[in-house]
Amino acid sequence: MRRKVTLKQIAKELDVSISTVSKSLRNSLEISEDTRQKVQAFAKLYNYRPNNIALSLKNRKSKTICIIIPEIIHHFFATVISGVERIANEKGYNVIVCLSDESFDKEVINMEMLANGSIDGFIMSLSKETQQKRDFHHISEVINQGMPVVMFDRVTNDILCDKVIIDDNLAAFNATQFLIDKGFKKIAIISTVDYVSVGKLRTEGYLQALKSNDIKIDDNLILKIEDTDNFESQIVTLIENNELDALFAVNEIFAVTAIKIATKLGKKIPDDISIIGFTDGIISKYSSPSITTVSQNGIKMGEKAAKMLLEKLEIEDDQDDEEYQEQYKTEVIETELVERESTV
Amino acid sequence: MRRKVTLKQIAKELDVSISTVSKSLRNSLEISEDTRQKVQAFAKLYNYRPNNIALSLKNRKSKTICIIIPEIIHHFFATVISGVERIANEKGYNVIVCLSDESFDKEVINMEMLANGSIDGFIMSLSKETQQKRDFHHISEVINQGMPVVMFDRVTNDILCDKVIIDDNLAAFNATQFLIDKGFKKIAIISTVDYVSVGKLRTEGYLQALKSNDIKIDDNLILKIEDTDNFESQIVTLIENNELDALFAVNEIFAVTAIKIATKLGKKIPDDISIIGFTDGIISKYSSPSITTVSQNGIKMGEKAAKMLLEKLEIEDDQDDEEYQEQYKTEVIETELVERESTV
DNA sequence: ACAAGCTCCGAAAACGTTTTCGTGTTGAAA
DNA sequence: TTTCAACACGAAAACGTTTTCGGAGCTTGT
Repeated sequence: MRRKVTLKQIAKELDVSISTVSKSLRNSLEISEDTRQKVQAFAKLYNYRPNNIALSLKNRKSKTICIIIPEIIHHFFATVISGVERIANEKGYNVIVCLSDESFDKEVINMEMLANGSIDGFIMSLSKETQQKRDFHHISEVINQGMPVVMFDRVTNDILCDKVIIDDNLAAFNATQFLIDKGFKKIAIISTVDYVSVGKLRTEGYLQALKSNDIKIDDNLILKIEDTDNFESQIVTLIENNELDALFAVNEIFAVTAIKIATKLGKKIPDDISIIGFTDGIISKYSSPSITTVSQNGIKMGEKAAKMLLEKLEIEDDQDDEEYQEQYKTEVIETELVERESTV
Repeated sequence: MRRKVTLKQIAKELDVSISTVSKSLRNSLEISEDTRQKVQAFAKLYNYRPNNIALSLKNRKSKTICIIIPEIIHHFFATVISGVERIANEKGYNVIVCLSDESFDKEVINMEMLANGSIDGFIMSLSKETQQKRDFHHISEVINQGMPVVMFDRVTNDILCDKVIIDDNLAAFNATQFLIDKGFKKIAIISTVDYVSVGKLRTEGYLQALKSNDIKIDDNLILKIEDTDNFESQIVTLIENNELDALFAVNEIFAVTAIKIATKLGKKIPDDISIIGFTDGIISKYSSPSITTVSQNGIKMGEKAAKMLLEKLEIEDDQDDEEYQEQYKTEVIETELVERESTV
């Protein structure tokens, strides 16, 4: 077990100075061809690699970014990570993944731990609890320290920074309109409670679609689920008590659960009820029937977010002038309705 | 935008030495109550946090571990990450997630990039390509440098290190036996090509179960899929050309695809064909019918792997004596057959 | 009054780099 | 022979910590 070799050891071994070794390895013309070759050969032999931590300290940047997500189990977030990873790796950056588990405290702890030199920037999607508390001081804190932050999917207007989102409102509007165009009137929605930003927006899109088609809004058809652990009974009630034509669910789980429950209650999907979900993940694809859904391209979101963050980092490098005026952008990723078997 | 404050700045501001500041903040008795309070107040005011990179350099450890997985989209790997994260965070460690995308080169690059001080240890599952090439030099390399590695799920005997696996062979045996006990004789298997370690083991378990029940092995019932992009037609052939009683799939995708194809071919699941899958993920749970499956607890695997790695790291801390004899363990995580609707 | 022992603090090394700025040695030009 | 540039290299600072060691100033006991 030989420990990693350092410049100092090479220098000692070859009886030259550390500077000479460093310069030789970077092929500086300051050093004679002769010495350079000798050093390089020796370094290769001992498989020398510069210590990343030392470099980070010296350069005051770690070439590492952090992505904080509420849940890795959600396929959508996994795809975002995958997109971030690809772009980051391309540019020589590493990615630290942190899970907030939908907890405000974990989000804060993670950010505080990493914001002290460990990483160069954040990409994040807010936890439910954070959205509920509306407490974003930990985020403005790091931004104030000059660390770039890009938010995606679950964002907030209370923080000024780059953002990558989809137009949740419009996507929900379009999905609902799609159902209306099929001639359906009694269209239910299974959504989340309003403090989840995307849930709220999607509900609004649904309502707007109904309104602009002069369909009366029936509160019995609007189900807002708080506790994702035990919501089946609410869906049972919704389907049993209303003669639904169609149903719009704001995520995959709600959609597939609705399908299962409806089927069990003797409804045929899509003949009796058409169902549209949100997020084109594993479930929508492999469910029986497969689910018509609003596809939000997680990979693209991740890539875009990473690109925006890295751009900020590179700019910072170039112009160290402090008076640089910040420009924040919000990128909207296109969504698309993927038609499958759960709609007529 | 105020930059992060350092010990040096505080020292200058308060007109004391850096040492005094450092000691004050760590509440050293060497420093007078008076000075300590003054320094601490000032530090708090300016929200001082020690620079992680500097600490890493000094302590020669980063309190960061890396997990390398072939694919984050796979639910199983996502759950493993989640387990690793939990344990690591508990102990104050950060987790870097790297994706090999089943590519040997990406695996090597990732390891080489991070093995130079950035992280303290690896948790990894081999990429397909690595398993195919049987080239593990990058792994033995880091191990030789004294960096602990824990492998999970897709492991190899060619490397000596801690491992966390399930008994793939036994699990497959039991699943097959379960089908045999139902009275089935014509039991097919949809597996992967043999160089994927777990695929091979599961196939062997299937074969052993048949043998020990004196059921003749029919090569037509054994499908080994190489290309996961386009394998549906092979499954169609398998089901069309054989009057199957039952089917054992070595992963979720194969299982759910088989269900869809069989249903389309007019077979009722489970009445005509019973199907068992492997990995208790999202798909198995939400498929219609839901899938009976061998549950390999990813969270538990992740937790176990993280515990083993951190234990090694803590030991290293304590006894710096070089002559410490390495002890490698292989932990086997229990699997369990989760009965659902796809079997009679 | 003087050694001994505290109390409180600072200098400096160390972790592993990169880079700036010398400096000594050559060889050639004057 | 002197002068100067070119060449080859080394010392040292810097990044931000922690920690060891030494020392100045004071109190205490004899």
